Amino acid sequence: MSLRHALLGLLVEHPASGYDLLKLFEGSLANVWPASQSQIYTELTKLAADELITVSDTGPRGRKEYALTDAGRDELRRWLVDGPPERPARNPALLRVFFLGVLDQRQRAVVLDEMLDNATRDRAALEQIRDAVDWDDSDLSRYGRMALEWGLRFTAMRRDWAEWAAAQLD
Amino acid sequence: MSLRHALLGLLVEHPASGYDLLKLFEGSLANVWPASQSQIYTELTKLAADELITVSDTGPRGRKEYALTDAGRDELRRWLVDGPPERPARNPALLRVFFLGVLDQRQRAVVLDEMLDNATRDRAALEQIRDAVDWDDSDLSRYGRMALEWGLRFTAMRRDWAEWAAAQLD
DNA sequence: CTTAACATGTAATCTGTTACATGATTTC
DNA sequence: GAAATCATGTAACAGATTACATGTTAAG
Repeated sequence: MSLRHALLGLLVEHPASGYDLLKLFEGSLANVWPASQSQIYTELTKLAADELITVSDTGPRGRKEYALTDAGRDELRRWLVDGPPERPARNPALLRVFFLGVLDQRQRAVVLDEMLDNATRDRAALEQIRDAVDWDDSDLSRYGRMALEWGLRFTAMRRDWAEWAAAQLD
Repeated sequence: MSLRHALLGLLVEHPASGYDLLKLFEGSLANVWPASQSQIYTELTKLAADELITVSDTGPRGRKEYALTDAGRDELRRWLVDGPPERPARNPALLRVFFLGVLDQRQRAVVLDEMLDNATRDRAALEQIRDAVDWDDSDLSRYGRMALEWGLRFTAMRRDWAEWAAAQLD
């Protein structure tokens, strides 16, 4: 149930509408916590019902701007400090590696090559974000950059592994 | 819907019961694709209904042994070759990093330190698997070791990042 | 005037988690 | 004979995905 917390976290700096938040999820946050439009609107309604956020303003076209309440900020802090112990994430790509034996040698190489391409493409996308974003000295900027560095290292690791694995095939 | 394919993949080498498969999921596969008992039994029933597997034998205590059908093997191959494009996975740990700004400096350090611990612990668990498993030259052994190497590199990367990030805090 | 962007919401379906529920066999 | 392990199954609920459904305003 971390979508709640992602939304609370984004509302820390300033109020925003569901639409604004959707755009943030389509942007840099897509790499960390993808969420769909329907999910966001549904969760915002629940958060408001739980009084962790409130409608702080309404604009044209039925726009509703939400702001964090004190209870919401507390809940965010609580989650940050004693969030759930991470359990290992599902990894569809690695699952494929496990069963590579049922393919022939040529197809195996194709699968690993795709993984290399994915890693390379993902890395390029992150580098593009790194270069395009106007980083300031706000908290989100500071820690967003830290998260980005994680991504850069992760994609590099995937690339290096895919190269190593392809070499292992021979 | 990769649980299906994980089950199909495990049945490639030899038939197995739901209980056998459950044990495999609790073992090495837990790091790649965690699945619960109820999920496995439910999915096996569906796979049998779809004729991708069949009940090949029955034993004491209602034991049912499943074997892969030709259609099942085909489906596995299909998935391996043109499996779904990986979309970025959710990353609860990184989500926390994003919002580190709402905590005070001491708590931030605690969060990063926990991430370092997690990475170190996960790495130790994988090293233990590497040393304990009796690796042979079967396909599952060969490609399982490849997947394990991925995990070792991943945990090393997480450890290094956590150390770097903690240093950045100052 | 038409298109793109703004803006929100609901419903159906699927996947996964947790808990409940039951019973047989082996081992100590 | 008690406990551990083997062995399967269902139900309730939570979370996520996809599709449907609707309407406004700004810009060209």
